[in-house]
Amino acid sequence: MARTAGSHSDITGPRIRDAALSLFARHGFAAVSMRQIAGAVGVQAGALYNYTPDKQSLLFDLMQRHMDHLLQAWDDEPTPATPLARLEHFTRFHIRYHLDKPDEVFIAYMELRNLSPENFAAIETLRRRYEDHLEGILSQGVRAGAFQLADARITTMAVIAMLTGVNTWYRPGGRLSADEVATIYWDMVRRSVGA
Amino acid sequence: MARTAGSHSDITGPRIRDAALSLFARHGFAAVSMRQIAGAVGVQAGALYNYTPDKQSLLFDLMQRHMDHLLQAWDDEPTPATPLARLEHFTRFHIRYHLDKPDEVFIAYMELRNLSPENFAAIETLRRRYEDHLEGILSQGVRAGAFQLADARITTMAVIAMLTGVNTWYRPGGRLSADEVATIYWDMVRRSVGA
DNA sequence: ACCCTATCTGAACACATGTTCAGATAGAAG
DNA sequence: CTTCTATCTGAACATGTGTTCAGATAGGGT
Repeated sequence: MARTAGSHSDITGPRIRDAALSLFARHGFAAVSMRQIAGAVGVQAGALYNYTPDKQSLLFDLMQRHMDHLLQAWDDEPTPATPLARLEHFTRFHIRYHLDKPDEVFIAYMELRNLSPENFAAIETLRRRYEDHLEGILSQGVRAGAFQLADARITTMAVIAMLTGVNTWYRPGGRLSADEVATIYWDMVRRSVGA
Repeated sequence: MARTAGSHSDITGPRIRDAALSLFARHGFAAVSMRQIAGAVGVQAGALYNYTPDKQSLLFDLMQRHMDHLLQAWDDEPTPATPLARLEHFTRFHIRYHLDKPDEVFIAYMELRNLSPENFAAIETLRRRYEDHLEGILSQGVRAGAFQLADARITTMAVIAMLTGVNTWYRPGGRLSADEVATIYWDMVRRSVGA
């Protein structure tokens, strides 16, 4: 073992992100040292600086990749015809995607305060863009008479909080499958928007 | 100023907790040093150890006080007659209480991973006790035929996540008052449990 | 007026932190 | 086989960390 030098840029880069992701998720950004990340990759701490200018940029990179990937994944989804079908599609997509990437989701919600103001603003913009997809579905549904709700923006925040909350308790191999959970949540979402 | 010694145990203690609470909420437990907390109180770092055996116990103390106070506050609330009225009461209580203590709530949700296993288990027990109050209301309502829902436990988690989510976006002085927000959320909760 | 003791200071301890960089090294290119 | 350069090591830097403790100090009790 102990590959000590050579060209591994395209291998070490992802491995650093993977290690940082899992360590940040488990212990928190501030509680994880660059030496711990390096140790998980099997490299010295100095080597990390071939891949990130500093620790904060590493965190930002992880968050930005997550948000970009999430937005891209949603863009790649089909668009059902009716507001009701669109809302169901969003609900199931959100739960499936978030259960698939618990570490990314955890970090993106918990480590915002460790971002510099500019980096924070950038992530918030992406998050807002994602929320707006749901708000758009709700607004369309209200105009079409399919939904009855007091405030599209507040309903958006409430629904997303409810759906993302699945990550706090769901564990694979538990009493219910991810699909069964999604069906139960869809039932609640559907009723809460007055459909 | 610069009181340098003397008997201030009953004044310094709360001031340390207040400073720690606000600093932990703003920057995170791991990112805040004992010297920062001491500085906010106007005291040297060593003096903190007259009030806590170590940093971790300080965090645990804050969390435990929060959960104890929350459970006590709910116990002090009246118990309406019907399941529907009880659920509305819980919804409004939860939002009001959580909007009143944003720092405590934030820490209790975000800093769990910085607790030792025993301390974590203790807080989780208290949290579960609080959740069980809501689950009890839902189960009673189902038995009484007032609610229609697939799974009382999952509905409990969904409702609590939705309600607690208010803290992520609500700011005093915004578009809506806390009472108006609570009314909108109560509408969603009521419909999502099939009442 | 005096002492007593709870409270706080200030310095020290051993170790961890993020980051830098000269020099070693290994794989690719010729 | 030689050269080149991207990649990594290992040590160093300045600063910060939680925690301890002998000694100073101030307010309360007598």
